[in-house]
Amino acid sequence: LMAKGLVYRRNSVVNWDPVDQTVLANEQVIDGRGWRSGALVEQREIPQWFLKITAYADELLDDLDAMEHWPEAVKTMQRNWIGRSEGLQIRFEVPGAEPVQVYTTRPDTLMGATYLAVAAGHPLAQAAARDNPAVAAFIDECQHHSTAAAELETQEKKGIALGIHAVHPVSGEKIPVWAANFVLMGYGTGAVMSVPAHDQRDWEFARAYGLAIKPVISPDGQSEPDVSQQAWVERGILINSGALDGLDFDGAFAALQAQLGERAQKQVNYRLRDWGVSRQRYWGCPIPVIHCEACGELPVPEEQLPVVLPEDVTVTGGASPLAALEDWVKVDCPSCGQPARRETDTFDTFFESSWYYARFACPDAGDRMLDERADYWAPVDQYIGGIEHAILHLLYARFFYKLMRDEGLVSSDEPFARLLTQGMVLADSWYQRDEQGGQVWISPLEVEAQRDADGRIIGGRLRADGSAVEYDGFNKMSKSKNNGIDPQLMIERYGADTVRLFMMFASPPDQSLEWSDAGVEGAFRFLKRLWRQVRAHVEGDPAVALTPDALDAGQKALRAKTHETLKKAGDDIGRRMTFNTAIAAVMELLNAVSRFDDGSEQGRAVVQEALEAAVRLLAPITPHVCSELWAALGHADEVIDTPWPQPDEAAMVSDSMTLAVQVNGKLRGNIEVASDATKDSILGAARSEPNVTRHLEGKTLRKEIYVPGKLVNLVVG
RNA sequence: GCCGGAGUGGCGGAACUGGUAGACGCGCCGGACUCAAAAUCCGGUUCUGGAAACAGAGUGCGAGUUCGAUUCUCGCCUCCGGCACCA
Repeated sequence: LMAKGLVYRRNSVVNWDPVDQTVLANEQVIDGRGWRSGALVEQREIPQWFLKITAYADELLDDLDAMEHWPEAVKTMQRNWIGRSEGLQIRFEVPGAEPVQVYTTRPDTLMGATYLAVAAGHPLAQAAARDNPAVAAFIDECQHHSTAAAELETQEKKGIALGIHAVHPVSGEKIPVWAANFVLMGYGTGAVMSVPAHDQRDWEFARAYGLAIKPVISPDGQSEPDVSQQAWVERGILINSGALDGLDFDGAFAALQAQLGERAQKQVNYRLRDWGVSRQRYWGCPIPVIHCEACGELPVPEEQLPVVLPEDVTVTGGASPLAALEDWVKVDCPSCGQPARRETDTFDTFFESSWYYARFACPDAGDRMLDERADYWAPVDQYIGGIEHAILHLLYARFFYKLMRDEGLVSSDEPFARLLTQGMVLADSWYQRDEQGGQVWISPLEVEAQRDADGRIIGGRLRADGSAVEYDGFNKMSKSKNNGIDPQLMIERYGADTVRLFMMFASPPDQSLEWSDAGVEGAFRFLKRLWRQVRAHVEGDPAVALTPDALDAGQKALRAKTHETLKKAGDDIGRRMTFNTAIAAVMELLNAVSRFDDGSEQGRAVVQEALEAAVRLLAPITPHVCSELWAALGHADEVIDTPWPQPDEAAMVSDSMTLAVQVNGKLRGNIEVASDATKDSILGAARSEPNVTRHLEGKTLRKEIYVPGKLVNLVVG
C-alpha cells in the first residue's frame, strides 16, 4: 500500500488528557474532561497514519447499487456517509494574506454570501490570534471539547470576527471573515462562504451576531422570499445578483464557472474522510514501518513480517509502553543499514476486522496473509452482524477487500454477498434503592413479577426475602443492568431445540428480541404437542399411499393447507428470513391436523403428508426433535439429508373462494363463490348478501370495485 | 445537529406489491379431566354499546391523496442505532 501511494502520514487532532498524558477516545471525554482524570481535554495535533479510502470513494458508492442482498437502510447510510457532491471551489482574495478557498454545492447563492467563516485552526484565524487576545481566547476555548462531530454540531454556535476582510470575487465588496466553532479544519478547506438567507445554520449565526442577510434566490424570479423567520433553502431563480438575475441553479453554476475562470474550479467532494489507522496504544497490531533519518519512512521488509507485539512491557496507564522498549524500537534501516527506529503506533482494530473472515479460510498460511483458499471461499455468502456496524466496519471491510483484490489476493469486488443485521437481545430489568438512593440492579432470575388483572407487570418481589423490587422495562442485556440471562440454564431445563425455537419465533432476526421465560415454555409446549401428534399418528396402521383424486372435501382442505404451508414457510425461510412467520405457519398446520378427525386410509395418508411437511420445515430450527420424528414417521434416511420439500400447486387449487364485501370501504359480509365465477355474477352475489343489502337500501350505487380473489367494494352515496 | 430505523390489543409480534387490522404465540378468563394438584384438552379474549344479531371507534399525533391507507405524501412527537479513537 505504501508503494502504491495509498498510505500517508500527516498531522491530525486527538483528544489529549494532560494529566494522564494519554490520548482519549471520544467516548472517554465527558463534558470536555477526561473520564478518569477529570482534566480539561486539549485538542492536540500529532502525526498519524492514514489509508486513502477516498481514492475508492466512487467505487464504494457505485458498487452499492448492485448489492441486492444488503438491507436498503445500510446502503442508504453508506451512500450518505460517502456523501458525494458536486460544487465549485471558489477563491476569495484576502488583502495582506493568502487567499481563502471555499467549497460550495450552492454557487447559485454566491451573491448572497455576506461573510466567510473559518475553523479555529485555519491559518487566518491563527494569524489573527497573534495580535488579538480575544481571538486567541476564542480559539483556545474551541479546543476544549472532544473531537466528536456530534458534540461539535450540538454545541452552541459561536464565533468571533477576525478583524480582516475578504474580497467578494464577483461584486468586489469587502465581506468580514469570522472564526466559527462549527467549521472543521480537517474537513474540506476549513473555510466556508456563508449565505444566511439560504442556509439555516448561516442564518442562525448571522442573527446571533448581527450579520447581513441578503436574499438572492426567489421562488418565482420576482419576489424576495421571506427570510425574517428562517432561511429559504429551496432552489429557485436568482435575484439581486446583477448579471446573473433570472438564471436557475444550473445556469448560475455554468455562468459563474465561465466568469470566474481559474478562481472557480468545478469539484467533486466527498463527505468521506481518509481512514486514520494510528493508535497510541499497546494492545494492537504494530504498524510495520521503520523511520530512518536518511531514507524516510520505509515498510518493514516482507521477510520480517509479521511484526509481533512484544510482551515484556511495563504498562503505566499513560504513554504507549512500546515507545519505552528501546531494544524493540531500535533497528537497522532496511535500506541504508544505519540505525533507525520502529513505528510505535498500532493499528486501529477495524484494520484487522476488515479481513479476518478471509484469513479464516487459510489460518495456517505461514508465509503470507492469504493464500488461494481465501479466494476460493470468498466472498462470504452470508454475513451477520449488528446494525451498529452499518457504516464504519462494513465500509472499511468493503474498502479493504478492494485493496486485497487490487493486490491479487481475491478476485471479486465485494466481501459480503448477503448481509443480515440482527437485533439485540433485551430482557426485563429490575432494581432496588440503596440507602443513598442509588439503583441496585437485580437479576431477573431472582425476581418474582407481580401483574395486574390485564397481566401487565406492576412490580416484583425478591425471591429470597420477598422485598419489593422496581420494574425498569425491557433493556439491552448488559452487565450494568444485571439482566443478562445465560441460555444454558434454559437449555438444561428444556433442551437446545426449545431455546432455538423460542429465539426464532419471538421476533424476526433483524429486530430486537425480548427474552421471556414464558415464551420459552410456550415453545416447549409446542414441541411436546408436535411429538404427541406424531406418536399418536404412527401408533395406528401404517399410512397407505396418498391418492389425490380420491380425496373428499375435508381431506382436500387439509392437503391444501399442507402445501400452502410448504409454500409460505419455504419462502419465509429461504427468501425473507422471517423464521417467526415460518414457525407460525407450521403451528397453524398442526392446529389444522389436530382438528382433523378422519381415521380412513386416505385421511391417514393426508395426515402423514402434513406431519412430514411440518417436521421437514422445522428441521433447520429444531434439528434434534425433528430427526427423531422423521425416523418415527417411517424414514430410514436423515431428515437433514432429504431435499427441501416443494409445494404442489395442484393441491392448492380450490373449487370455490371466499370474498370480502365492503360498502364504502367498510366490511359488511363475506360471500362464497365458484373459483371461475364471472365478475358480473360475483357483483350480483355481493349485492344480494343480506347484510350488504341492508347497507345499500335507499342509496345510489355509484361504483363497483372487484379485486380478483380478494374483495368487492360497493361505493354508494 | 445530521444520517438510518422503529412506534399496531394486557405482552411478543402478523398483515410481503394500497385491498377483510390483530395470524401465530404468551398472558388472562371460563370449562372438561382429577379426591386434589400438575400436565393435557375445549371455548373466549382490541375497545365501547348490546343477551345476541349487529353498530361505532381503532395501527404514536395532526393533516392530505384514494372507492379503500398499518402500507403512499406533508408536518410533528417519542424511542433505538450511527456520527469517523467504544468496537
